Amino acid sequence: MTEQPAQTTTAGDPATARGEQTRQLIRDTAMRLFRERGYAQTTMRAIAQEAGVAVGNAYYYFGSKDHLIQEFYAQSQVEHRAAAQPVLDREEAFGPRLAGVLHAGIDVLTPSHGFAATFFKTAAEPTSPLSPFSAESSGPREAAIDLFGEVLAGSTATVDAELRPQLPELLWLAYMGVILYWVHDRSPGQTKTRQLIDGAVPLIDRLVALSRLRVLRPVTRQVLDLIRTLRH
Amino acid sequence: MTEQPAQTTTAGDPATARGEQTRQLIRDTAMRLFRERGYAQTTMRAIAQEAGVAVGNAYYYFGSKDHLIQEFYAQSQVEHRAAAQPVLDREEAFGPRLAGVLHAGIDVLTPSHGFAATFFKTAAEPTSPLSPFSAESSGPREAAIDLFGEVLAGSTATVDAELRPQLPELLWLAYMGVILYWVHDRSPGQTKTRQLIDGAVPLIDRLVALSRLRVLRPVTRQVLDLIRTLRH
DNA sequence: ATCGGTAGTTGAACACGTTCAAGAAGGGCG
DNA sequence: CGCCCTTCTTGAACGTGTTCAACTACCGAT
Repeated sequence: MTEQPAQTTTAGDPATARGEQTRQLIRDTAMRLFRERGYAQTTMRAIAQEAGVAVGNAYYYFGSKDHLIQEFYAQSQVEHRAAAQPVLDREEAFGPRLAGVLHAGIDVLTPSHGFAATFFKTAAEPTSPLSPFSAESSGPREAAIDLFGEVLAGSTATVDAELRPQLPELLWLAYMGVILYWVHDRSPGQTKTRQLIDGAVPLIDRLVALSRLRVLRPVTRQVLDLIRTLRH
Repeated sequence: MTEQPAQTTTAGDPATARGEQTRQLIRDTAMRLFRERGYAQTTMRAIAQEAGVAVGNAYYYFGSKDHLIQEFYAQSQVEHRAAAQPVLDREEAFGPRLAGVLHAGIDVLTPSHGFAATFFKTAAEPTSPLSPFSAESSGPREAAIDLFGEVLAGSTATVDAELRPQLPELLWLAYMGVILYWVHDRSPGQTKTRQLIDGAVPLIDRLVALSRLRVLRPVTRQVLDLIRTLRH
């Protein structure tokens, strides 16, 4: 949560442009206010004032208020990856690995449930750069898909050869579904989302195992063909 | 598309309050401008001006710009129901009935794809009254679920006794998934969405049929239990 | 040291959704 | 006819996200 350079761990990074400091200041201030007041209640003027810069300056670094959310995405993704590491180290079976990684994702998001819910709507807009399917989000998205690739690769599970290459993206899609449910989840502590994970993972596990059965091959093939058709 | 009283077909309806005429004028003007210019590009001032009323007057009838969308929902639902009728009359098998009704839904929405996509984001916000899961949307939602109930009831399909009561809502949920895909579908004429329907319906059909098999009973039960848990 | 150009910064101004105090219109009742 | 109360209507005003022309700070080249 505290600032922590992601890539180069050298103290000063002279490679970056002058305004990098200002950029981070604005970003951190915005994140803090979002958490404190919620997204809609945080005005660009308030962010600028708290950060001690002019309104226009925030727009120099972030094209819009929505673009500040993308920072939140990227940050969450990094935290998710870190929180998933112990699970990937510890678990070997596919089911527990998947469940652990999904729970880790919700763990990371939980402190932000209040305000995350209000802006996830922007992510749902297809034309928005914030959509998890958009080109602008391809970085975090691919990182997330890779994470589910690790869930699979490190596991002892035996998967249908045709399904295997598609599975990481499908698992990511399932994770998006979990998040969609989580956003709407008003149960205290979002316990229902936890139940969803614990209930759905065994089903997915069983489904993946069944995909290898000779009798179900046609169905597996049919599903995969459909998915390939629908992807562009 | 042209104005057409839905319920009472008597000429004058004196039962309604004085401003009903104004309400419809504003509503129709808004729908027209939404289609012509898109949602974001249509300002409340423009709606008011085109309708020949003051801005505040629009807010007397519709709590917000978003609330005008709900009118669009309701209208679309009615049109969907009407478009589905021939299918329900014609088809007897479950698969064709379901496919026909899903296609009918997309048929109705297709002319609005351009602007519908831009406002479906509002529907994704959990706190919004526009969410298909919200209390305010319960009317159209239940009407839609009923429609899928008819798909099932009128069909020759034999369904697992435990699954049957849950199935209409599950089919509606699948329909929401189709719409979510449709919103993001940028293929010309949204042909991919048509492929999704044609590809997914046989799978659903087969899945429903399989649910009766003794071997799969535990899985069916497991899925239904999970769903019951997650519903509130 | 001076110049020139890029990067960074400013805040007033704009258009929008929304609110609200004020008023107009209508109709029932004496 | 005059009164009152509800329903309806108005448009100026507010706060918001966003833009942009002007300005400043910095740095390499002359």
